[in-house]
Amino acid sequence: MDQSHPPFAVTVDVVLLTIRTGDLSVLVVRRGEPPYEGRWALPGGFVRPDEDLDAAAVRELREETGLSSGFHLEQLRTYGAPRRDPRMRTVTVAYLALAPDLSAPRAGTDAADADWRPVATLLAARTRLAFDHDEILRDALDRARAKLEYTPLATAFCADTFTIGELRRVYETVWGTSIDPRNFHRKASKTPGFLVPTEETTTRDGGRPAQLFRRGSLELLNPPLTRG
Amino acid sequence: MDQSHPPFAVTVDVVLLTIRTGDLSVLVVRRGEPPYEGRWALPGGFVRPDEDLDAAAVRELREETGLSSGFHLEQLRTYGAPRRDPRMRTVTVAYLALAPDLSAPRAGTDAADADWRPVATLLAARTRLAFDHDEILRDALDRARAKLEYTPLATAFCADTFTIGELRRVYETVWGTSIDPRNFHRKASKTPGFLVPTEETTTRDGGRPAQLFRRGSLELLNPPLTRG
DNA sequence: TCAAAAGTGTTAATTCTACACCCATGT
DNA sequence: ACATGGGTGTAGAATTAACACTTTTGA
Repeated sequence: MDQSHPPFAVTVDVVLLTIRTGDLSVLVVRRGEPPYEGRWALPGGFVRPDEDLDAAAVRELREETGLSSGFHLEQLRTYGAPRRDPRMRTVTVAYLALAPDLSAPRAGTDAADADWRPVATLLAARTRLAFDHDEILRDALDRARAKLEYTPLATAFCADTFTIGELRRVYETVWGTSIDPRNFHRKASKTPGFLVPTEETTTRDGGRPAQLFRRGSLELLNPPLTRG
Repeated sequence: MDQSHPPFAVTVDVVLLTIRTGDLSVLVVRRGEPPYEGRWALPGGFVRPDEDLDAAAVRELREETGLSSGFHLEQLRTYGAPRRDPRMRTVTVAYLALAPDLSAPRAGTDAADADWRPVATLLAARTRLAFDHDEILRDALDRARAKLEYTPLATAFCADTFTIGELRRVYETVWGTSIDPRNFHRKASKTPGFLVPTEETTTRDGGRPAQLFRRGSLELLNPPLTRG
């Protein structure tokens, strides 16, 4: 079984999704050096010699956004085609991250050349992302859509407290569908452990004041909130 | 973003699950050298310099079982804790494979020290697998269980043709539950695209002859066949 | 003839879907 | 007053879950 240990470079890349101005958007950075200089890419970088993979992903995220908490992060999958990086044999562990709209509180954004782009626009564009990042982005989108269905992950796109209407618009944005607000309200509010009610209400969405909720501690939605 | 490219070793490990004598079982190999010499481990090995990750997993599977087709294979996740391998910094890409009972047709099994062990026994045992393979096995079991629910993956445990009763016993074995045979029969046979009927029947399970089916080409089961 | 597993029928409970309708606010 | 989104009620359709019953084989 043993034979040799050819050296690989190992990187992490992060697909950070958020909802901005009604679009599901992803954070991309412009590459400042070859290969693919000047092209948009997913934020990422080399894993350090003593660093865990998850820790590397968290670090990259913090370096690009200033965020160190308040987001969801999970491993997506690993990409290692022999020539995916022209410089050397590189394997990248891709992560999927979901966060609320960070428009306002971006602090430590050292990368001036970082930007949010609507996912749909990027995937439809003829200009491709660097490396195999288009493929990674497509896989991330698939994963995010699938997980909304059977986990409470949609709340990761919402602020600390949110209304049921805001939560519904997350589903509508990510799936590109429309959902009956009344039935959705019933399902969401009656699923035990999904939403934790607060005492407060808000009128920020217009109309009648809506109750504010916090994320529950649920792991799985069974049955799913809405059938795809 | 760039800094240095510390060298990593990259391996693949395969969790090959099958159903043998009524137990969900996994293929393990006995390590012939340090570290963890003499301990059971998941089959796996180093990715070759010009080899794709998926190809490496297929190769390992073939080396251990002689199988080169007729199984399901998907990437599970990647494990890269800094000291998971005492020899060097090693990242392993774990794969989940599902196959029918291979008791009979094992051909090129070069590894004399390979064996099938019931998953439940392994996870309950105080003797641990090598490296972090216990964790990988647990994750694989979780994934397999979850995917049975919303994909037609259960058929991967069945032979080329199979009865609905055999398929039901797959679910019962993997989940450790019992399912009403009559309701299951209805759901399975009425889900379009799930099962392809053949002209043949069999009495190999005893009782009245049962119709034989082949896997359909369906990707997703919606709604799920059985709620967990 | 009996046991065993396949397969069909039926019914009550639950859940889904599509609405009608009222509520409480900002403008 | 009215537009806007929040929230509740309800009825028909569809699905689920539980179980009676018939069918076809091997022993």
